[in-house]
Amino acid sequence: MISTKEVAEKPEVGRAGILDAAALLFGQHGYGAVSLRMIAQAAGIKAGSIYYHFASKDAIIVEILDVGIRVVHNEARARIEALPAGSPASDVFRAVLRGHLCALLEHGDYTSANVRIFGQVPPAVREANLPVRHAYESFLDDLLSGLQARGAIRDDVNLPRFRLLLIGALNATLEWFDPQKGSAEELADDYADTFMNGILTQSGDKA
Amino acid sequence: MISTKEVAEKPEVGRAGILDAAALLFGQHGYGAVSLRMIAQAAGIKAGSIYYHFASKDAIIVEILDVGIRVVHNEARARIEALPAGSPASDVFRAVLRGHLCALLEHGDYTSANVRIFGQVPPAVREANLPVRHAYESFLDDLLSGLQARGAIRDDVNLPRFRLLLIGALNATLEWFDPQKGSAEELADDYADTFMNGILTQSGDKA
DNA sequence: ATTTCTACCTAACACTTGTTAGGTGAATAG
DNA sequence: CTATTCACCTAACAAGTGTTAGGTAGAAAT
Repeated sequence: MISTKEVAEKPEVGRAGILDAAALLFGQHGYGAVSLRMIAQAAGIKAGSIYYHFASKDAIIVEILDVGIRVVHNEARARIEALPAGSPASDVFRAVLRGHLCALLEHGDYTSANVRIFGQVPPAVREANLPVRHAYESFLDDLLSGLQARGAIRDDVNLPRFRLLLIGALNATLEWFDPQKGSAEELADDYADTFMNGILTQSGDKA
Repeated sequence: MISTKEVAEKPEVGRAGILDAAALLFGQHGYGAVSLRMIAQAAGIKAGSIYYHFASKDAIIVEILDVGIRVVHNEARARIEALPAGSPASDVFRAVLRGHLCALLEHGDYTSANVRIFGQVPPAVREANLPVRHAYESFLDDLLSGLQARGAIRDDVNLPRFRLLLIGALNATLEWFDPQKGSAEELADDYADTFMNGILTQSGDKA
């Protein structure tokens, strides 16, 4: 009686539903262990129907891997841009870590999947993900070398290597992070302090 | 003519050969993507023969996961014990990182496998690995709190959390490490410096 | 009113999966 | 010389794999 388009008559799973279900499963069990029938059941449809939206199983992960990177990239960039102009270097650094960790740990099925399965995916799929991946890496490299040029980061810090160290440490958190023991933002700030100041006492070390 | 035991008549693959092949494959492709037939072929035998040495596929990974941890644990402990008594805290810290990274990156099929597949293995298998895992974690915790008690590590450093940060960063190296671009020991020293001194210039930060 | 399009379904295909039962040749033990 | 043990093999099992062809109910377009 209302209109030609009744509300929620059929949920209509669609591309998005399939991707959501697949991202969650891939992140939990790994690439090879997840079948199309598992994805279909989680999404509420049948296996064959997936081929209406995707050409193959690989086409699904390609897309998941891409949005996984983009989610962190966007969040990190948003936090940097929200900063007052001329903010101190420590605030800039903290903002990236917050962006990366919040995206990863709080609404990150796609990013979790990326971190966990990138290493086990067929080479062709991995290569398809490289452009988006390099874009985020460049973003971080530019930001870090900006800080170094400002004189905030020591000149003897090998930036490309530090970026790898940083991303590795951040991504590893999803293996143990528990939101009930503290927020992602608090964790980010703690990590930022450790990276910026180190763990040694000022004096260096004693015998 | 020589003896009843000719040399290398039949190579005799055995348990060790199966485990070696499986560790390599699991590390490369993930848990669910590796079949018993792949393992058998890599080891030079047929799939059914695996069941002479192992009760199931899960029994294989349980063993791989365990030795994966033990290899790093042993190497790290060996490096610490080789240190002169009363060595400075920075030397102790460097020694652990060297042990962990060398074991992981240079002869680490088992450790690589552990790092890559621990998160995707059936719960029962994961639980079987926990004791060995906790033993290594305790080893690191004891070592770090020893350094903190000595006054070398600042009191405001949250040690359990730092240990997670440390292991995460170290394990992540196997995703990009290339021995042709520098040794594992050099990498370990670089990481140790970063962790101990931080990345900021002494003064703190400028506006 | 008929056609077209959408978003699914069913049923099957050739193949791979972990696993098991039973067999084989060579080495060793009695 | 026989018996046993070792370390493997073959062949098969039911179940699950990615993928495809063809069908269907309902909405939208003509």
